[in-house]
Amino acid sequence: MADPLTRTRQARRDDLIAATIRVINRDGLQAASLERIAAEAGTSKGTALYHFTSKEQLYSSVVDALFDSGRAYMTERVLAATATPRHQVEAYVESNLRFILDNVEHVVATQRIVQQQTGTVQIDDAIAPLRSLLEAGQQNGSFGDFDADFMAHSIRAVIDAAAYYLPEHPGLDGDHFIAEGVGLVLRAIDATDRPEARTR
Amino acid sequence: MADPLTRTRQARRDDLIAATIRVINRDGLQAASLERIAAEAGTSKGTALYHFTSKEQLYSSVVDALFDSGRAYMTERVLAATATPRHQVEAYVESNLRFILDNVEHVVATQRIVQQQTGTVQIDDAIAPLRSLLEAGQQNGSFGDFDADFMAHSIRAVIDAAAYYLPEHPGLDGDHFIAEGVGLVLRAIDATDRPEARTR
Amino acid sequence: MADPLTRTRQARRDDLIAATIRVINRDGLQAASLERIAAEAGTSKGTALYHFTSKEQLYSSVVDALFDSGRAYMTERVLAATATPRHQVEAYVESNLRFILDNVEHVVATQRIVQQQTGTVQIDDAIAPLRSLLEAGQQNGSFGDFDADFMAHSIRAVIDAAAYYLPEHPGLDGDHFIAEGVGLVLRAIDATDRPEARTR
Amino acid sequence: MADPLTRTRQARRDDLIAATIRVINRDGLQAASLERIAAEAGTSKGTALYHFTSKEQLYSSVVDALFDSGRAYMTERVLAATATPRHQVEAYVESNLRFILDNVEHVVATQRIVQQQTGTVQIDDAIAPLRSLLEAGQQNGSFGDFDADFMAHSIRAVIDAAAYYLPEHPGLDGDHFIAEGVGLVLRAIDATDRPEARTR
DNA sequence: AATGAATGAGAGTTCATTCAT
DNA sequence: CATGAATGAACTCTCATTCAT
Repeated sequence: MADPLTRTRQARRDDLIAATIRVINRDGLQAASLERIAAEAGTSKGTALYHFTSKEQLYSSVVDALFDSGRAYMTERVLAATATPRHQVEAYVESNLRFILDNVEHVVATQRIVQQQTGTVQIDDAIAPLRSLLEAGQQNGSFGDFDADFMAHSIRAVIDAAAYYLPEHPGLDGDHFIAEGVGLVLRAIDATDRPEARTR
Repeated sequence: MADPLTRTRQARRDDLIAATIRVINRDGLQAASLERIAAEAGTSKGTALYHFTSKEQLYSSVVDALFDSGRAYMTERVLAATATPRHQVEAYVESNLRFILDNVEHVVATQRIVQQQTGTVQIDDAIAPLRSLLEAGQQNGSFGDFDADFMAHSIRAVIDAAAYYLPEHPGLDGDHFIAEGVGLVLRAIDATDRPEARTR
Repeated sequence: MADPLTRTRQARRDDLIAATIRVINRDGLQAASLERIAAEAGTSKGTALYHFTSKEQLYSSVVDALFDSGRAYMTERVLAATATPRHQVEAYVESNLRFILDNVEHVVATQRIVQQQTGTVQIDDAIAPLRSLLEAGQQNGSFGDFDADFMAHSIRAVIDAAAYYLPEHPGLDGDHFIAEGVGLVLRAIDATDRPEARTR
Repeated sequence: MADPLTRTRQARRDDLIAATIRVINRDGLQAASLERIAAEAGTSKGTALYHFTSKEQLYSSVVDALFDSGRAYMTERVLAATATPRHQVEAYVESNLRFILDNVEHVVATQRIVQQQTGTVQIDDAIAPLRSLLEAGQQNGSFGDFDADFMAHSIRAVIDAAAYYLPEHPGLDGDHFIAEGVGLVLRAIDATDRPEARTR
């Protein structure tokens, strides 16, 4: 009653979302026609549009599904971190990279979809909280004197690039990968001339 | 004979390349049909294909034109730098960012084109030289103990993201922008000789 | 047994017919998809086809429902008229216009449906009785010397056009509207016994 | 130079317009898909859209072509008539019916197209001039005391219905047909009790 | 050297209809 | 009785490409 989506309906939607992710990763965004996606999901174009109204809505669902689970995953971990900006940034980067590690294909598909859209609108939503953390650390004295907005964009660039990095390095150790990303970011933001800022 | 391209021919090609860049930046890659590009160049679809054989070749020309001038610009400056890895990386990042600053639209158009293509083939060409510099610096002892391949990808991600950053920040001071990018990279790679830097 | 249609069944059919009329009037014939009609009736496409087998049959029901009640309404009034052709034509036009006045939406929907169908088959059914009345009046000497078939079509055209006229003139007085229509027709058919009437 | 349309282009456009008219008359509006129209014109869907941008524009061209020539034809004849409202209305109806007689298929196709469109917008354009003539004749005293707006709509209904009447009566004599239509209208509008109004 | 014209493959979308439940 | 789900045929439209001139 509280759930407007039938079990079957939700299942088909999930099938189609998964198929979309698979096709985009395997064949590229350009080759991801509704017909191909539907075939990958073992159904027809008509059925796909019965469940999603439009291709755009299917893509939105792919994106939203990722953002919803990603936000939940990261928020939990960032809030669990000791409430210093440095620990929070560390938790932010680490949880984001681990989430990517666990959802590479979904992340890559989402990035391809979002890139295609002209407006980089929602990216700003991703920038703001990170920039806040950085500014807090600067007022705190634990971070260096960088341009927080530029830094936030750069950190996001490093994290997002990691999704493309993974499929090209199949045997890569996940923890190593995460440690490298976290280390890079922390070195880039840490106050360099105040060693006491670093010891907790 | 040494010049297979008539002057007119080359001029038309340049017109079309410039038009392509303009259309992609203004209307997005998806809207960049041959017809629209040709209209922007003040000519017709037929003529565009007379000069370029295929749309793919037109796009390749856009990409190649950027890579050729970019490579020339950067190589000169990296070679002019003092022959320490650190100075060279600094010159690499600085010259790349300055080149982007001077050619934003061309860079953005190129990135959109390359992103669309499934194979991230030529990216590896851009990674190799940078990774070499980083490895040299590590053997040198002037850089920290990071994964050079991952770092090379991350530095490229930061630089490439800068091209998207610029159009969104119109009043931005170019030298500030470059200094921020260079600073970020140098902090990320420098030997810290302070092992306690990582809290984890 | 004498009543093959359950009361519920008949009620649902009426609901759907009413919904069809509403949708066609509000959104136009082209927008009248089964889905929209079903939604308007508060049910589903599947149910609509359960009650009507095909969309064509639903449309036929809309048309038939109108023709049945219209025929009943008019026949009664024509038969009640004094049995002169002139009084009968007058009763025909008047009752038809009054019926339209009382059932504008249903009439408009029906016309849209019938127009769409290639064959103007049933229109002839509507022409024949009117033509008979006209011919009777001509033999009678009370009508002029016009082409009865053409006149019958023209009178029907005037009456049918009235249905479209009404929605565009919301405040219109019904009796005035009917009087105008009746007057027009009577003047057109009456024996003029003034041969100079035509200047040509 | 003054003509933006090539001879070939105009020829193809005319072919397609003619094909559209033929298909609508033969198979009905619903069956008039772009593919069928193109096939009828001996070309392909792609070519049809190369010349017309959209199906809607093709239809508009069909409609406009008729209105342009019809307006020219009728205006000439109405202006040539003696400048009494009665002669002008007579010329209006006669020229319109003769135009229909000479262009039945084009007229029918146009009516089907216009009917399909929800808004009966341009119909009002057709009503206004006729209503003006009628009002002039009423002030003049040569016409009876009818509702001029309603009468204008009714006359148009009679004329428009004539287009559908013709194909159903193949052997019909044109002049008889026109005389019937003109006679009907004149009887409907003439002042009945002032015989002097009729003699010039 | 240039281009108007033509084309066909493929895209997303709509919709009446079938069917299992 | 009712309907959610599925489907396939048909539709309009876009676009890179070919070709005659």
